[in-house]
Amino acid sequence: MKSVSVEPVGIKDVAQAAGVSPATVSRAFGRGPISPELRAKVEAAARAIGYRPNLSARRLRSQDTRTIGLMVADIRNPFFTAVSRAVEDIAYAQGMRVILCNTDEDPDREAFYMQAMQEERVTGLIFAPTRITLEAMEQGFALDLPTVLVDRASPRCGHDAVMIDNRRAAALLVDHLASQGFTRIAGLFGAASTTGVERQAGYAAALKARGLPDLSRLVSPSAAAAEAALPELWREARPDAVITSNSLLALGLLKALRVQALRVPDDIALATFDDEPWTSLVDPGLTALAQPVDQIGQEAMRLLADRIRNPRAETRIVLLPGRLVERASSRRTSN
Amino acid sequence: MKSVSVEPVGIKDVAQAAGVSPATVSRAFGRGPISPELRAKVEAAARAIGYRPNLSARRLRSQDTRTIGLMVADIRNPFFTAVSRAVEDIAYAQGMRVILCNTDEDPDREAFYMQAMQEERVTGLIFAPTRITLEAMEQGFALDLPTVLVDRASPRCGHDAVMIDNRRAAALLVDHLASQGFTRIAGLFGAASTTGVERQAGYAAALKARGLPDLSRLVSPSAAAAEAALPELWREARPDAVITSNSLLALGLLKALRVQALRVPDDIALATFDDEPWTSLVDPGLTALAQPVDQIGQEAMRLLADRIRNPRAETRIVLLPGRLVERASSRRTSN
DNA sequence: AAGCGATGTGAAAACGATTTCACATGCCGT
DNA sequence: ACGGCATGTGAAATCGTTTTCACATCGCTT
Repeated sequence: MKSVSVEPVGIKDVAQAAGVSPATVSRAFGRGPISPELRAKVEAAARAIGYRPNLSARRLRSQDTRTIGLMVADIRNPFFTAVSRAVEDIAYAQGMRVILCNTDEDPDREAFYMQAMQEERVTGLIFAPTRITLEAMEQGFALDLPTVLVDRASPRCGHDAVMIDNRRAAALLVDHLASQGFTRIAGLFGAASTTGVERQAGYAAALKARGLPDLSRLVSPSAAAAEAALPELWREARPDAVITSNSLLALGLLKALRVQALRVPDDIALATFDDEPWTSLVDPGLTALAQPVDQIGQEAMRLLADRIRNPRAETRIVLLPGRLVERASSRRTSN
Repeated sequence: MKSVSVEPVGIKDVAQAAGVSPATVSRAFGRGPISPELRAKVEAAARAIGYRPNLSARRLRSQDTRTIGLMVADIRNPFFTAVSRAVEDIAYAQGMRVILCNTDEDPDREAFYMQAMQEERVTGLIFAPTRITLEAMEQGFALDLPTVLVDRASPRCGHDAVMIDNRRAAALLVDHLASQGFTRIAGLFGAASTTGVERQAGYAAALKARGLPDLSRLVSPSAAAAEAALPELWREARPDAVITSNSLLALGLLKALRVQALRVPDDIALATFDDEPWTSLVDPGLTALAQPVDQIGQEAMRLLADRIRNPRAETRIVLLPGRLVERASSRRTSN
């Protein structure tokens, strides 16, 4: 049904078949001044002999890889999954390729992948750095390629960034819970990223403004860590509500609550960052702070394009709003 | 903190700095016969002037991209997310890069990406094709690069493949439900992939063996489709149990059940393919057929490596076992 | 002591495209 | 009718490596 051309067919073969020079073939495919007739002839010849441009060669010569690196903690985290998908859609639509890296919140792996991205000569990088690496950036460590940070950043890190306003979002959750009448609002925040720390800060500030106690813990950002942290939290802090800084922590927390036979929201109310499909399906539905994941990916690509176009423009940090989705897990019950 | 070398430093610069020939530098980095002393000298020089190999050049010359293409329907489907992660882990461990493509179950996009993968000259391809494309493969359409199919395949498609034994797995779910006493077991299967069709076939066979009616529907593989399909299914078929062929369908179905105020498992029992973190958190817990996602990714990489090593070996299809995770959603209640 | 294979090295070709440069052509205004 | 300018084309250089090839050196065997 389809004959396979084993011998490599290059631009020269097309040139010969079309009766033009290799340069003309190149121009027919790329952007070069070329007459419509020749372009048609070249395209016909290329189709006839089954020519496919060799991207390695193109990239080497043009010094433009049209590839962007995407470094996230773990693609299995639904937040990053969604952002990645948005980024890829735009990238492919622009004829760009995406190389995905999972850092597992490990600075060593980050360093390794940053190296790899340099060797790839990626056109740009979209990166969700760990706290460690972000701090290094604040100290002056700069990536020498167009970079946009997502989900995590700080004003003096020297790079563009997109994320939600974490402090505000955390305050939103606290205010919501407080307005429901909860007074002992605990928090489980991820320790590996500034995101967790920022959210904790926003949480703390909002509590303080209301004269409520800070009952937060920084934990490793995994379901297992949240699950393990609950018993101690419950015993020591006796919260009537808990905020988790991402959906993995919410997952672990729910499991632990089940084990302890604590009822939501009667014994303990819940609210979490990240709205996943399943948050509306658990009983009670989970109150969540939804992040505009698609928009984050899109905005990151836009910032990156700007940065590539103008490498020495002033850096920008785009703060997108989170949206509070109220569900039963944070509803005050009469008791 | 870190000085940025703007001028490109190449192998020649290293050669000069180390007092050797470019060829020697190349050998020091790649695998070539080289004396330990020179290698050390080269490495020192490279580090000193901050040399980073240019992968485009390397790939062009060596005709080996050390890159594999990964084409799946949608990375946001947790099954593919998990498989992708497993694939990438192995790939990077072997010094390979992965290019990810989302086909959205669209044959046109598949064709487009296959083109792109050819232009990348990928070393190999891991691919979850739509039913349409798989049928084309059965008709003789063959990819002329080492390819391993995942999740979807057929014996005569001409490629290696890894997946669970879908017929057996479906039968497992049916048998489980039947043994609980359910007799009107409906099914919602994805229409875009052979996986859905295969599972439907296994389901139908298992039902037939027990003399039970086939109450299945093929639907578009999305939560929305499942949600939309339920009312008609309930009205027409009056099932006492439903099987869904993936977690997205389960999600949609659960939502629809909630809307209709149907109780699980009292009014209708549930069992689904794919075990996600949240399946144990909904109430009642969802009985699921867990796929060995990590193992699937690993096995795919192994098959691919073999295929690359030996392009004309006989094709193999690896069937991995699924594991039934029983939870309350399929428990027979007294009524 | 001559011959031989194994080993390490450098010079130069090659990978497949893009880009520079030179040049031919046609069109315009004067 | 001529100079100038825009436009389209081809020859050749180039991108940064790896790989071939030739060759020098060394240690062995005979």
